[in-house]
Amino acid sequence: MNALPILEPATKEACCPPAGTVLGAEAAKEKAIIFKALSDPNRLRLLSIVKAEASGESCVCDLTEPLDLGQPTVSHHLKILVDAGLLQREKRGTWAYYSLAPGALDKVAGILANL
Amino acid sequence: MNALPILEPATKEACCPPAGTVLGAEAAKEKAIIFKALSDPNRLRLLSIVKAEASGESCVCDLTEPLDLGQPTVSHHLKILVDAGLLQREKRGTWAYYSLAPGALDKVAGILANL
DNA sequence: CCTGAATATTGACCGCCATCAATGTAAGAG
DNA sequence: CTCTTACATTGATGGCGGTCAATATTCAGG
Repeated sequence: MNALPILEPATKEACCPPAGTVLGAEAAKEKAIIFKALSDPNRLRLLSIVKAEASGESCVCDLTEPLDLGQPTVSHHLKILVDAGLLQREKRGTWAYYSLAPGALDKVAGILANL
Repeated sequence: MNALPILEPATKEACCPPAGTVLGAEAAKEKAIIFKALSDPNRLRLLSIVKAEASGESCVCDLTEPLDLGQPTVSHHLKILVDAGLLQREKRGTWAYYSLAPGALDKVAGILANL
């Protein structure tokens, strides 16, 4: 039940990679998981809502209504976003609070730039 | 047979959107199409190969071998990337040359930043 | 026109995914 | 301990998506 960490070297290259290399098969597979997490309209909206929240975090009950989806479906999408490293989950009492994983969106932008 | 243009207003907002809004349903659907195009390992490798090419463009025959995929499958992936606005296609003689669509990757980075 | 080469399209198969109903789990209230 | 609330998990279902074989199209050469 662990959330497969997408093992990430954080900043493997200081800035820009050699720029002459081509994406390998398994590297492509890892990065595709992140984009697959972003490839669903409802998950994009989930990220947008969480980001727009002033407190920086939202509970599941606040996310169910605006998407017009069932609670199990929302939990499913949130799990996918957490597994992809895009969201963080913190449980306080009965509630589960989700927030943007720090630097996650920048990391995705870096993937695009380096491709 | 037209390639559904993903109708794109280019630069609808000069720079940054209001930043207080939340992603709407149909806006999320449009943007999800782009990420869906990026959500396949082989398509990520296609983009990487095209980008790494010194001439800036590649023909299908050069893309089939490194991916270890059949020619129809590669053409199918290329069509998805073109429809998403990520690649450009130019046919010269019997060959079809694919190149990165100008500013496409920057646009995706912008989507992430504005979310 | 005919042939061959490069690419696109079609049809079919199969696995993955989004969704929901039902159930399970965990924590606070009484 | 019991009940309720908030969330996660399971199982089932319908549809989308990646892949290939076969075929169509388009173009250059003879």
